Amino acid sequence: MTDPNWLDEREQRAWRGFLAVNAAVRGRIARQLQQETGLSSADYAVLVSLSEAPGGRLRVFQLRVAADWEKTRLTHQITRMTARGLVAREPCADDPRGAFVVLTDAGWEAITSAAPRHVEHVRHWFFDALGPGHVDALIELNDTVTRHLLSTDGPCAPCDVPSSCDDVLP
Amino acid sequence: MTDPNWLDEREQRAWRGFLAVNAAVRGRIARQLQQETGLSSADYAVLVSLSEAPGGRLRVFQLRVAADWEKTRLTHQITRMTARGLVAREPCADDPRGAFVVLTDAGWEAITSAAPRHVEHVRHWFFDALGPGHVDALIELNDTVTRHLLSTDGPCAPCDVPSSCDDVLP
DNA sequence: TCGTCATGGGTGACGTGTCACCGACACCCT
DNA sequence: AGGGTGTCGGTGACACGTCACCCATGACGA
Repeated sequence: MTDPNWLDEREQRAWRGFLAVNAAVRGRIARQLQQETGLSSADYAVLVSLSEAPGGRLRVFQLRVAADWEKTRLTHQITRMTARGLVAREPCADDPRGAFVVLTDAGWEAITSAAPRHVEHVRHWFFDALGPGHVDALIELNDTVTRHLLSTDGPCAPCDVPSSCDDVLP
Repeated sequence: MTDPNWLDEREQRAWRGFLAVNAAVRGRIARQLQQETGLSSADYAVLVSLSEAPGGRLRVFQLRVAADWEKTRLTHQITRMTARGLVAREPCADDPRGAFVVLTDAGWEAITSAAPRHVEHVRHWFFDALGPGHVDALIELNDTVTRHLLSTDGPCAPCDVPSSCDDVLP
């Protein structure tokens, strides 16, 4: 890159806003969630993924793909959540080296009682500001970038599995 | 909230994508930046804010507002960056309890050599996917949400100063 | 049979972020 | 004087995330 072509005025605004707005919204919601329920955003993401899976159980690598997380991050997260009784590990019969993560009763209780509050916050901090056009535009933008990432992804994806990477939270 | 009004199909897609896309883009850029320059995204944000200030120096609280960070986070970040020689603390003559943060020579060197690579990454992972319409839509979306946050902000802003909160990175 | 490589999962150390709390100063009020 | 209250900044403990590395299982070819 000789003479790097810097972002122009509009690109700057778009990029900095992209970061700042996302951080601000996530931050506010995370703080309220933490205060009201004692759950971090990471906790919540794991609980949601599990609660949407049949039986509230998922192989570790499935959870990893669902959340698009790195391997170790998930391991540590599960360890901590296990210590708090929200989930439990179970051995896998089919694959001796595999493991399941299962929602405990406390885990179900936590997610079902947290979800309504969480939706409220998401509406309050985010959707209340948006018209239908905004939502459509956002979906279009997301899909565009996602396609680009999937097609570009060289050696850089966080979840090492280069397959169907979906998303995180409701 | 009796019978919480859950997000509908489109809202779900918009919200989950909002989180997932942002995390994915930030993650890829952060990893490359870290590998190539040894700087974290947080380091980079601080260096950028300082480099844009006259003399490369800013009061701590100004930096806090500029980055929209919590107080303690910034303190710790500055402590670490000071230990690595990227910035330095200086006492403030006007206000005995205040302090300046100043870019060192190593700090200037770090930011000027990192910035071109960073712009490349931002283009590669983000703007290369976008048309002009996307950029406009994103700016519109950002401004809308930002206005909403500023008007709504009850007791929840991260930087305790409820004034002009700007942004982070180029 | 042995090496090697890929996959599923984990550990420990260390850098990063947050929470609760503290110290210093200033201003105001009584 | 004495006591709030607000601002500017910091500390220490602890939770979270990442990096480098390890262990076990199984498939495959020499």
